Amino acid sequence: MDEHGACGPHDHAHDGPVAPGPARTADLVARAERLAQDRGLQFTALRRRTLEVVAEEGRPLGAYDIAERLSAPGKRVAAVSVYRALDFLTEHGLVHRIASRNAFVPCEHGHGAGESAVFLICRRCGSVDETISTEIERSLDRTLAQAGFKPASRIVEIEGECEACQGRHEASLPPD
Amino acid sequence: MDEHGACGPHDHAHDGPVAPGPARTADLVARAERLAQDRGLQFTALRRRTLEVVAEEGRPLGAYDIAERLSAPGKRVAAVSVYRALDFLTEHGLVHRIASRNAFVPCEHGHGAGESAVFLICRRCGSVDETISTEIERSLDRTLAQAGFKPASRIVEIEGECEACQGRHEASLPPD
DNA sequence: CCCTGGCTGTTACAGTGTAACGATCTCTGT
DNA sequence: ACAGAGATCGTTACACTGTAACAGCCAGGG
Repeated sequence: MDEHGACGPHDHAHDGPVAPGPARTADLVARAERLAQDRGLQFTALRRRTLEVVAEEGRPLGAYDIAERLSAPGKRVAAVSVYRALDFLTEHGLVHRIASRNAFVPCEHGHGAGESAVFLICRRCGSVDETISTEIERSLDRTLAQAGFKPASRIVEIEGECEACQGRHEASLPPD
Repeated sequence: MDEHGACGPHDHAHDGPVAPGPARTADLVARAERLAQDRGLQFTALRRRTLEVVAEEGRPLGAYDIAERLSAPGKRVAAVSVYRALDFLTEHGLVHRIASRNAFVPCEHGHGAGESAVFLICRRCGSVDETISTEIERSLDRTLAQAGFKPASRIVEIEGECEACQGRHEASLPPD
C-alpha cells in the first residue's frame, strides 16, 4: 500500500451529516487526479463523471440511478459501465459502497479502501454520515486478533435516525 | 462439510467458526418452538424447514438456494415464500442476514434481533463466525451518542481469512 | 354459519450485478 | 509512424435478489 497523506487532521470527528456538495465534489476530483498521477492510473471521463454524480448527490445512489443521470438523449450510459467505474473508484478509496442499500456514497475522508469507516444511515432523510473512530477500530482489531481472524475489509453500517431528523420528529409526534 | 477440529478452546465467546450442524439445528428449532409458544406466534412447517435448511448449512445461503433445497420434484417452493419465512425468522432473531452477501445464516447466540453481532466472513472457505463483543458495542454506542445518532439496527461484517484457512494457506505460499 | 386475520402459492415485475464479446483507446517498443 | 499488448468502454444477454398484488387455504371468534 502507499501514502494517503491528503487526509485531513481528523481524530474521529466529523463535519456534519453530509458535505456541501459542489465544494466536496471539486475536492474529490482533485484528489482523484492527484492519485491517478501518482499511481499511473487512468482517471477517465466516465470515471470522473461517475465520481461527480455520486459526490453531488449527498445521498446514496444506486448504480442504475447513476447511469440514468449520466445518460443524455442520444447518449445512453449502461449500468454495467457504471459498475466498472464504481469498481475503480471504490478500489482506490474515492467512493464507498453501502452494502445494506446497494448504493454508493463519496468518501468523505482521505483514508484508503481498506480502512474502517462507520456509516450512519438515516432512515428518515436517507443521508449518510461517514465517521472514523479509532476507538471502534481498536476494539474491532482486538476482537479479530482474539479470533485469529485476518481482516481484509470491514463493513460497519448503522441504520437509525440522524440528529436533525430526531429534532424534526419530536416536534410533531409524541415521545415513545 | 467437515469438522473444524483445528479450532481449539477459545477464551472469548464463540465456539468455533461454525457450529456442528445437526446439533445446532435441533437447538435452534427448540428455541423457535419455545419462542412461538411464549409470544403466540405460528412456527409453521415452512418456517421450520427454512430454519433447518439454514442451520444445517453452516455457510451463508441465498434465498433461492434455500428455495431449491426445500423443493422436491412435484413440490416446488417459490423464493417469495422463502423470503417471507426468512422475514419471520430474522424478525425473531433466529437467523441473520449477511448484507454483504445477500445471504442468511443461523443465529449462533440467543440474543435478540436488535442486538449487535459481529460477523467474520472467510473469503476462502465461506464460513461465517458470529461473535459478540461488549467492548465493540460500547465504543459504537459512544460514537453514536457523540454524533447524536439514534441507532435502530447495526451491521458489522468483516471479510477476511479465518484462522483455519490461514494455516492451510501459509503452508503452500510464502509470507507477505 | 360467516367473518376476520394470518399464512401460503402463484404470477408478474422491478432492481442488482456479472459474463462475454467486440470495438476503441493508450501506451509502449521498434 | 507502425504494430502489438493491455486497459477501457459499449453492447447484449443473462443470472440473481427482492417485492407487489391477488387468490386460495386454514384457524379462531362472533
